[in-house]
Amino acid sequence: MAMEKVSARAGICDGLVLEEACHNKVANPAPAIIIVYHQCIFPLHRSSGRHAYFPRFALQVEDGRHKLKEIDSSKPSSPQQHRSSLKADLEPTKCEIEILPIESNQVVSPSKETEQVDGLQLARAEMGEVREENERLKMLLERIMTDYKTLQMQFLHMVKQDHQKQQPAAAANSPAIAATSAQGPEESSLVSLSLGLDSGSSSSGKYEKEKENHLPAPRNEDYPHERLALSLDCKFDAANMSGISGVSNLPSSTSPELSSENHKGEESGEIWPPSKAHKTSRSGDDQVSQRNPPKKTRVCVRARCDAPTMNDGCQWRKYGQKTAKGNPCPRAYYRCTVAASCPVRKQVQRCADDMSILLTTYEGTHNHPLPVSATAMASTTSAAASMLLSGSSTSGSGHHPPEVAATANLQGLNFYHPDPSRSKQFYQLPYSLPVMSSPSNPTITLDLTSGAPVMSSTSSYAHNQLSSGANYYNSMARYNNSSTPSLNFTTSETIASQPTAWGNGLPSFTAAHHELFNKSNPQESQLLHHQLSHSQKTNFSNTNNPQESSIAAATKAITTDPNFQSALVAALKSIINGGGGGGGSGTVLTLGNYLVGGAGAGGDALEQKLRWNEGLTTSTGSLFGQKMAPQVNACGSSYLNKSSTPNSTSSHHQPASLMLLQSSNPIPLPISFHKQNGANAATSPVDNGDRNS
DNA sequence: CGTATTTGACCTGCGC
DNA sequence: GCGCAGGTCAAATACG
Repeated sequence: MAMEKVSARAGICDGLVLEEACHNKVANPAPAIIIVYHQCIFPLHRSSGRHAYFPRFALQVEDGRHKLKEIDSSKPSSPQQHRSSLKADLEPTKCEIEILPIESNQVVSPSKETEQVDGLQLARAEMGEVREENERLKMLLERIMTDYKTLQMQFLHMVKQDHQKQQPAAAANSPAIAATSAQGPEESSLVSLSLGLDSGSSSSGKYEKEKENHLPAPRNEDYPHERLALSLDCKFDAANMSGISGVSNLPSSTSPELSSENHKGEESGEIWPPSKAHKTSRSGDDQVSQRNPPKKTRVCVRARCDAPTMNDGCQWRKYGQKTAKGNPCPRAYYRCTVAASCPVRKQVQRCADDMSILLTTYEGTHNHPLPVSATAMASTTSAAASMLLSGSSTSGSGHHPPEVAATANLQGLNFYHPDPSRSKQFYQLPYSLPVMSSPSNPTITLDLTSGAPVMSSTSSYAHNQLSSGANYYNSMARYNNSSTPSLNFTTSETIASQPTAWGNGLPSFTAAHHELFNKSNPQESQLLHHQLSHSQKTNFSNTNNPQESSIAAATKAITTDPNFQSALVAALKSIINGGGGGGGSGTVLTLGNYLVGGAGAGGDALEQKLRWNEGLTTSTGSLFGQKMAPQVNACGSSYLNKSSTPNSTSSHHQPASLMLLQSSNPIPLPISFHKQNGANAATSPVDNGDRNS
């Protein structure tokens, strides 16, 4: 006699299980006896941990008919014993199905036994009801999704109309873009630049999340105006937005450790594990993972700052200070206090080589809405960390020619990695970096000091390669000032009271734009590529720059660089938020001919502004927020003044560079992005003047 | 008095 | 196993 066992781990041994098993056998003409056992812990066996089985009933199936046979379950026995007894009671069968024990905690109480015997018929009806309910829910879900997408479209349309109203004159000043955009709705692009924390990793899901963030939402008490997502996305046809993939290749706009932390920590409510947690977790085999948590990616920001800390807009509480080896300056430990459960911490330490340089290492990802003023650094570090991860996963780039290596510089944020194991990655600089980092934690350094006077050097990358004796800082400065396009962060306090411009960066941005488009829609990408190529030619010819070929090569390198978006995201967001060191901003963002902002999808959305009228939140009650903010501003100005001039003077010879001028005006000003006609349309007196000359 | 910072002690990981 | 260094805690202290 063949014995067929059916694992019915599905649980309760009710009519559903029986029916399913029965139907399975009905399909099979062979008769069967279905024996159902309920598992429970028999007292005699409890000490040994063995289970006893109480057979509940048997179901005989033959010729499509089945009948239940109750079994005396008063005497526990093994399944084999009951099977043998059943064989004696039942008609000989050709096949048996044994539904094996269910979970002990699912043992049906004796009061339900009778009900279960009769439940076979009830279960059929219930199953039918469940199926109907399931269908209803599916229909409801589809309806909700449809409505949701409709609302998304309506919202985009409203945004578009609003921007068109705000920028009619500006749109008229952009005939080139008008012609470009008028070619069809497909070419009309929307770069949704949303700031903050939340950014999904999946494409469509991410987009939906962002749209949710755009929609009115209950305001955060602490930051009532801020409900921002940290992402850079590019949309095309609003009607098809549901199918648009998120552009950013960031694994998440949050720090990469979010990938691990969020899944392993934040999802489960786990935050930065305190030592107490370690204490309590030392016993127990299931805590091994906690004792060996995944290495957290860190982002170290180098910036010139005289204040004890950089004003990155967030609220921090100092919880420790330690003098680290090799650096006489103590290292201060801060944790984010915006939210009690926020796992983000940072370390602040002066650079041993240059006391004016502040090394701020961020670790973790905020799990709360960020102040607008804090999104700059958060997004920057997130992008850098994402770059670190993406670079980690981008292998095979070990033998970059110089122009490709320069592409890293194109990304402008001077990402580099101190880990020797990553020495072949494109963002790696051939210098040992005196960054403070634990060797166990991958750390990417974001150098914001490259605008120093040494920037006046015009040495090329190759020259940099030969400058082995240069210190790290100067090397970075020259590196950033190579003849290749660069994305420079510069800020000038001299233009603090005016909306400053971000200009002359068409090729860089178009490359970025191209990259974005490539990620979204190949067809549109082709069209845009053609347009951008034309625009680039126009700009190059206007500027008569002899480095056109190299720039074009660099641009090409950018478009093939999957990590460029990360840098671009960081750059844009840092600019938008007025800079962590500046405290406030009135920034006009101009990216060549193209708008960056909440543009609509229509072809007439030529020049639009995305405004955040909220005042920048001032850090309060924090170490640097309350006490050090003035110093930070002073610090920022000193640093930024140093950096702005050389950058501005050098960049105007580099039509491919993406010039960033940032106001450090502490007075909150609306942040506007607007499209301007041509790379020379920058409104910055400094920038404009240089290029006009 | 509440909150933030300081600072010594403690814990943990890592290298030898 | 031991020592070192990094990191964190928490009581003490400072500050508004």
